[in-house]
Amino acid sequence: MRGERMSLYAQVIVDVPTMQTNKPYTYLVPSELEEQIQAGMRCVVPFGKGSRKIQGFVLDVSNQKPDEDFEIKKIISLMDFVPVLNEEALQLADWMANYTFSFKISCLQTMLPNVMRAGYEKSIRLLDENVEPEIKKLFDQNNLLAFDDKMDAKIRRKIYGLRKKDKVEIVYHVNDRARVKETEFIKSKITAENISAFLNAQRKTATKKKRMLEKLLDLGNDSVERIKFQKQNSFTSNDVKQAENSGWLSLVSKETYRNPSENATTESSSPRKLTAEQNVCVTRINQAIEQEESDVFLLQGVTGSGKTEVYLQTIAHALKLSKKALMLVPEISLTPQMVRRVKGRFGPKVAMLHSALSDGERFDEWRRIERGEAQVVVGARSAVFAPLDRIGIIIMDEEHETSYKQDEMPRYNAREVAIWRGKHHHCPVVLGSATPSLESRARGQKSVYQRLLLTKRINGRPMPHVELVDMREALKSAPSPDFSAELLTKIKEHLKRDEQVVLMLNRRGYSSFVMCRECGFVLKCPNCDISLTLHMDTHSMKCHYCGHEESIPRICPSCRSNKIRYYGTGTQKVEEQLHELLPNARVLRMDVDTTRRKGAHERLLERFGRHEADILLGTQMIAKGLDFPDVTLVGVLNADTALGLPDFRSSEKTFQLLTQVSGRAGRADKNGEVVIQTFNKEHYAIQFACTQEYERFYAYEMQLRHRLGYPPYYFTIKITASYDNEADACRKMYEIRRELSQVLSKSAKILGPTPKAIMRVNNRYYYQIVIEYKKEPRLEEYLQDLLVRSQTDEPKGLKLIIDRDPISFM
DNA sequence: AGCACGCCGACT
DNA sequence: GTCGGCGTGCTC
Repeated sequence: MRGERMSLYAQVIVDVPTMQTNKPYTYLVPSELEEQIQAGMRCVVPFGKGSRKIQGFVLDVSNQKPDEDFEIKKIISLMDFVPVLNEEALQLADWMANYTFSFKISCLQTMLPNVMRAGYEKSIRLLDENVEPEIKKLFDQNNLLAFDDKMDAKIRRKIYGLRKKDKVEIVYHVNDRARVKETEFIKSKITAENISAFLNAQRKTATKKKRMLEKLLDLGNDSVERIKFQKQNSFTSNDVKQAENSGWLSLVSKETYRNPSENATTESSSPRKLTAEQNVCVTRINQAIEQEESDVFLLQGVTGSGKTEVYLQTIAHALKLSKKALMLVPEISLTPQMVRRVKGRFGPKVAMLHSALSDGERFDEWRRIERGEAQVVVGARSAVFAPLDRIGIIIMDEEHETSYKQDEMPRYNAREVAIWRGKHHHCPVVLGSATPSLESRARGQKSVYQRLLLTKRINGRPMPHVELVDMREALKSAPSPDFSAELLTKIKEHLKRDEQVVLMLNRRGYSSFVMCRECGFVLKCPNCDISLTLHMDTHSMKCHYCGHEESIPRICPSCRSNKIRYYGTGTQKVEEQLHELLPNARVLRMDVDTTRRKGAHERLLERFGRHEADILLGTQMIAKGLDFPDVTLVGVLNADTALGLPDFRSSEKTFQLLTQVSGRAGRADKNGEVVIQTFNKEHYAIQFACTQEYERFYAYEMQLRHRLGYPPYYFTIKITASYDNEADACRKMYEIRRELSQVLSKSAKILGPTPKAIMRVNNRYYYQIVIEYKKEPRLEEYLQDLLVRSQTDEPKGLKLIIDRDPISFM
């Protein structure tokens, strides 16, 4: 057949900010792009009546003309030369969108580094210059004006008026912020032959130029970074520019990676000798790597039992089989210590993805991985999407950590994504923890996961001795409201021996709230249903939900009395008490307030590690992953704060936290001691944490969960609706409840609608429903539909959240 | 977001 | 009868 040219059609997921579907749109591939276009590329397409330019992802390319009859528009351009997402990523996005009830477009975006996500820019072009001079002067010489949300409302209204009269048009731009870093290099043109000619042409006093010629001669054939060359020889950039003009050198730009760990010291570390228990684990996992089995292992090992060494040696095994490895750790444990240990073992093969990286650095690490230049990827939650091929093993440390679940769309849990990828790559997934989540432990029970145990600490040290202090008793004779006599004595003892102490407090701020003793008035946030927290460092009252800040009242705003008092406890207040009780002790305070700035967290820990302080006082963040040999005493000031919360996981969280923080005591050659102060001495979570009996806690908690119909016995989905007024939020949820009762079988439970524990946050009102079920074939379809439908109410102020396997019911 | 379609009230 | 209000729905 002659001249029978087949047209190419692309299935594209479009990124329209206000309207999202999981349905791909069909676009015609213009002939000049037919050669280049591939699934996984980003493109710019016209959309809607105004054919404004938006970003899209190409899912598929084929000759198949769609059956239905609609206008088919042409792809405008491709944003990539090679696909940014491979076949695996596209499949994963499919699964994720369905599983997490989110839009495919947000799943695709989530897999890419920030800089590759589309930014839309609007600008206005003046078409008719015959307008008010006041308006005309806003436009630049190209008759363009940037159009963003910062624009003055009055001007905005005028612009809209002009647009109606066709005097201006709105131009859309799809931006790709991904930039490859270019570095300038110097290539010398000076040789032993030509240098004398140049030298002779200079005046006698031109010492700098002569020096330049000599340095350039020294370079020979090597090229050198311009910045380095200038710095080392104290030339200015102008000197180099002049030399270039004289034809002494040429400047070449080369693509380089931003190197975030350039100045990090890494000493190489070699594999450590394994204990018998570790050896069993490593052997089993290595076998699975070799046989390409997608088993999930639950590596349950007490603190200090050497889980990390098991990870490192199994990774090494995967590398030996020329496979790659993915290792996930909670953000908080991505400390320099940890980075050093992994980099020390695998050197330049490692790519790190953590939140301290700038967008550019993250993009560069991503490209290194994508090009196959890194074989080991270590990172927090989103690193689970690292574009690795040939994965031989996936490791998730501290698998019970709730930070693996993203708390915005798409609400994925990195653990589930890791297991999905394990299946896709036919490789084992290792979930490690001292205190596994009940879900994972239960799957281990049913042999869905293979359990691996590390019951002994590596150097044979006993577990730290844990003492419970009943604060109801202790307060009668306590030296201060937050310190029992027992704890204070212990602190003094350990400090006397020049050892370090870690104190954990379950709350931040100075004192949790301010109350009037005369009338009982409590100062509350004007935007949220929560009392304000006192912060002594800034001398203000802050809301921990919306950030509202106001000054500390001297007289009660309600009854005008001056009997206003502080109640509760916070890290700042405890710090002051410590200074009074132990004036000579050096205290480091670590909480959200002192670690807000980038790297502050690491710097504080390093200072403590160098023994620049005796006591580290902090909130929960100090429970994770820090490992200091001189810490021999851990004190928990208030073990119970989480227990009072109306949440089915509060016992589990409390147990995990106490076990973890206890593990911080006495890791090296010194015995550790732990003192836990509590008002609920008899509570099982506290009792079992005290004796470090995970298995007994697990058994007890499972009974409770079974009786109450909670996970892991039931699946749960939480639906939350919020509006700027309570009535609408409430009404929407009753409507959803009505629909749900049509869809669900008798065996499913619908809890609610109820207002959230903190119903109003930032002047939005939240209502929620929790569904508990075993098998509901129609539920998924209903929720997908609800997700799409609810968009129509978004302009009216609705925000709807569907959260599968919610972390909490609060 | 932006445009068309459509159903109700006020109007030349 | 007709013009135009905006509520509703759709965008390959």
